[in-house]
Amino acid sequence: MYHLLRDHFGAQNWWPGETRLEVMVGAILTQNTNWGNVEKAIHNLKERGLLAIETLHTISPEILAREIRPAGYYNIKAKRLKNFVRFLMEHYAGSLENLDDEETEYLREQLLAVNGIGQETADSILLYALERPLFVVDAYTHRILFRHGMAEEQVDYQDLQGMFVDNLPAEVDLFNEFHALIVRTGKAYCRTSPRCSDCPLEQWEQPFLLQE
DNA sequence: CACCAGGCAAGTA
DNA sequence: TACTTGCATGGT
Repeated sequence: MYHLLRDHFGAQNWWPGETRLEVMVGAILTQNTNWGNVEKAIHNLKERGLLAIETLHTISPEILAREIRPAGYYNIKAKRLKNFVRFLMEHYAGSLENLDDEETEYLREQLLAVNGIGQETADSILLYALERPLFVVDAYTHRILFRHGMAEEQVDYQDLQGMFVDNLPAEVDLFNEFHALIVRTGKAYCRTSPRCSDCPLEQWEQPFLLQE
């Protein structure tokens, strides 16, 4: 699947972020939101000089909400960003170097304990900001695997993630690019119709299929 | 006009 | 556990 998508779409070169903090902030802001809108919000934060852990920790949620307005859900996301940076301040002295010292499994649990960070956001932070070999599952992953007969509709996050991490080498670059390619594929195919005739995955000789 | 976008948590039964 | 709802802007 990876090579078919890679050959069809080319390298996606994610994540579009200049710093680890920017990637982490983007992971929260992009929850159920178009990435273009997130870029506008991050641009505002940079322009105002707010894209720093201590600053985000200090400013009021109202000010923060105003700046991230284009990303949508701005009140709840302002709280989520502040929950996250408070977590960094209280547990890691506001240092991403300290955060990066933790074991991946423990770190994932810690991130999930932050209100506003769910499994996809935690894994996005771990893979794209901290370069841990975890596969990020999203709505496209579910839809594409379901539509191509590889997963039950009611499959949960962990089972979907296991299909990737249990069957592929634990390489950061591979998981990075594969998730990006799945997002790219989901935007183009498997949207309204059950299957798409010109989807690159139609040519894939599937190693297994679920029963009808 | 309707629908979608790189989710998550809180409420209900 | 399983299901529903609120959150909100901006592009197509």
